[in-house]
Amino acid sequence: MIELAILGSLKERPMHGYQLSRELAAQVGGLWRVSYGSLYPTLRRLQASGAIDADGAEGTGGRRKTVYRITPQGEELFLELLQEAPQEGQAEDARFRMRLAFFRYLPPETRIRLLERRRAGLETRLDEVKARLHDPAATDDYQRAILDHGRAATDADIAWLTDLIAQERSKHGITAPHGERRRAQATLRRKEHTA
Amino acid sequence: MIELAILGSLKERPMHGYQLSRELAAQVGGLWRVSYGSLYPTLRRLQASGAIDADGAEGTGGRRKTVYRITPQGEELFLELLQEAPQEGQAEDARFRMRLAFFRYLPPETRIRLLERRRAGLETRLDEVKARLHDPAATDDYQRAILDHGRAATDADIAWLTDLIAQERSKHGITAPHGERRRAQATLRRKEHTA
DNA sequence: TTCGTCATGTAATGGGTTACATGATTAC
DNA sequence: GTAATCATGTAACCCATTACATGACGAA
Repeated sequence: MIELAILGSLKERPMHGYQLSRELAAQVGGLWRVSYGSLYPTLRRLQASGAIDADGAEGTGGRRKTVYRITPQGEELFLELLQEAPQEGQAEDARFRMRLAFFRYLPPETRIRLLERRRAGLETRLDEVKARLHDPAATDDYQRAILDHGRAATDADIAWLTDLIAQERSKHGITAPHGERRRAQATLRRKEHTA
Repeated sequence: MIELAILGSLKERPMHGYQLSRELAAQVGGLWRVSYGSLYPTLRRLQASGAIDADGAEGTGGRRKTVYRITPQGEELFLELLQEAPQEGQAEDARFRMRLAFFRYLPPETRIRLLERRRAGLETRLDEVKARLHDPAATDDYQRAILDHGRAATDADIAWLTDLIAQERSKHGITAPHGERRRAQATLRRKEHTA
């Protein structure tokens, strides 16, 4: 997570650590501020691995501003991190958000591929939740409420992704595969309705 | 998290570790399976602190089934964990879900208090997201999409909580404070509309 | 007799946070 | 000259996971 965030930010322009922490707090849809205890060691690690370059006052004093810039290796790493296989669990939710925040650096086909992969993952989750809901096992009212809300939230996420995919396709003139068309149109109709 | 899950499950009936991991995978709205590397050390720790009692074969062999039961101190700890102050970030989402899964063990007034506290937290988050959205800073389309979806999702969460609170009040004949009434009624009307 | 699953555990790792420490610079 | 904030860093902890190891028991 933090590596992707750092590389993505340094891609826009070279920065020093403190600046990065400010940027990241504001960026990415907010709601994620890096702690220094995590940021500075990661910068060191990335520098050691050659993904970023440091140029700045080497002293030990106070305001010294070590400015980092991304290297060609760093650019490669960045693209790998953006496309790496999703893991399961709620950690993936945050990871996907982070990836989406840097989508502008990906070609349209890759964007669509990632969006579809994410949607497929959510559909699997949705099926699991539905199965549990229909299962007459003795979960109490509150647990049922959790499941029900999870279903609604996942449904909404899927619809959102479907919209994003449709937008991406229409923007770049990429034809949807055959089975896709109905879904996208259904979503469009729903949007007109609520508008 | 894991302590709350263990204590809450042992409150229903004494169990051994393996059984617990099975229960927890099925329970709690699913989507959370404890790993053994986390479960067994935690059981040891809870036992050492007196929150749970172990009775079972003390041997070292294979199928030995150490059965744990919750103690009075454990019951106290459980209630503390259920009501402990929420922290910020996405970790709190999972924590709240876990708490909600054990709501049946709380008196109605406490349930309402926790639901309202959660809703207040989400409303703060919502305000932050809205502020970022209205801010004309140069976030790109994808970052804007993240924010917008975050707003919708948080809105839905808040409405859900408002419903839960209203249900709780009507179930137990607890009158809503004055400013509350409009909100609950608005939610009800919305429900009738979509139904 | 061998395979699956029940049952318990440890070591290493992951990916962060909190709290603290230090010192330079700017604004008042 | 003193308070706030800029800027970098470290040590200790937190809360979990992955991968591995061990061994008993039941069913084919």
